[in-house]
Amino acid sequence: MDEAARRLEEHGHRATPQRLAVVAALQAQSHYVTARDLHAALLQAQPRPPLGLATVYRTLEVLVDCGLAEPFPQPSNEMRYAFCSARHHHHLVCNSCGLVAEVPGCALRAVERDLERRSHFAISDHALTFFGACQDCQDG
Amino acid sequence: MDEAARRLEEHGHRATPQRLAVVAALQAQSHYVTARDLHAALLQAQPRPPLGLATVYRTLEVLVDCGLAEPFPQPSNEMRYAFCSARHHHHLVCNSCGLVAEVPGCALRAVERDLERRSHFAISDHALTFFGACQDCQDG
DNA sequence: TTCCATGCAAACCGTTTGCATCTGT
DNA sequence: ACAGATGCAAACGGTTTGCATGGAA
Repeated sequence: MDEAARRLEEHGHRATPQRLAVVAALQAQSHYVTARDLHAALLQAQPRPPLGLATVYRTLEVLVDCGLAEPFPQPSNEMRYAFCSARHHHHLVCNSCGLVAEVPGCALRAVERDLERRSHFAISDHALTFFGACQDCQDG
Repeated sequence: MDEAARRLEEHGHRATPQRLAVVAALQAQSHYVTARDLHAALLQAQPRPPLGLATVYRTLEVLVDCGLAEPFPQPSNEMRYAFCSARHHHHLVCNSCGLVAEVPGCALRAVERDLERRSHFAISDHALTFFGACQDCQDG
């Protein structure tokens, strides 16, 4: 958690209690969440002083800037966020319950290299997400 | 284009002139576009009778259902759409100008198989998009 | 003649912003 | 002290919806 404070300050942001609370709440989630979800969780854990929804939005923006959160634009026009470790990785998202798991590493560098030759794009990044049913949702 | 009509009716939707116009306009785009972009292009091509923006939104929903369009949720909370061929493919998106190119085929089946064993997910789908600079934008 | 589609405008809702106040450095 | 952060509420903007009209099967 000091790690988070360090990362914030490295990026020129203050490590306020509110921001650290948002980081902690985000990291505690096993599923990706909306700003509203996070706000509700924060209020339930600590009703006073009341943390504003706008602060959650502003903090999430800061966290994305620091690489502490990854935004997942949803087809339903809302944004969901997951806590994000530093290294490159992909995500496994359960279609049923929204559980998110990290997939460490990446096997796509060779694919990118080949694609660059064929398409004449200079590829700088990629987004890869796998969708399916997590173990619990398969049982149900 | 009859192909589009066939696909619409297969999915229980009527192939109205408005819908076919939206399909044609979408297919004519080299970049992914918003509903508003498409609406503007349609009005410019044929100002009367004026096609409503709501119709564009409703049609895009239908096209996604038919697999004729692929939605790209944007970080900025707007949705962009690209015409979509039938077979499985991925996309190359230019970060600079929004040009979209299809990448036919898929090299991820083996990756998925391996991931299923390790994660206990039942993977049903994946979304993979490469970002970079297209040839024109590299020159500029 | 019935049901689906369209057009228009109003409603919706997630997100952003203005502004006064507070706080960390 | 001062730049940055917060809280509240109002504004914003992309998308959806209600409803009357129009058109295809």
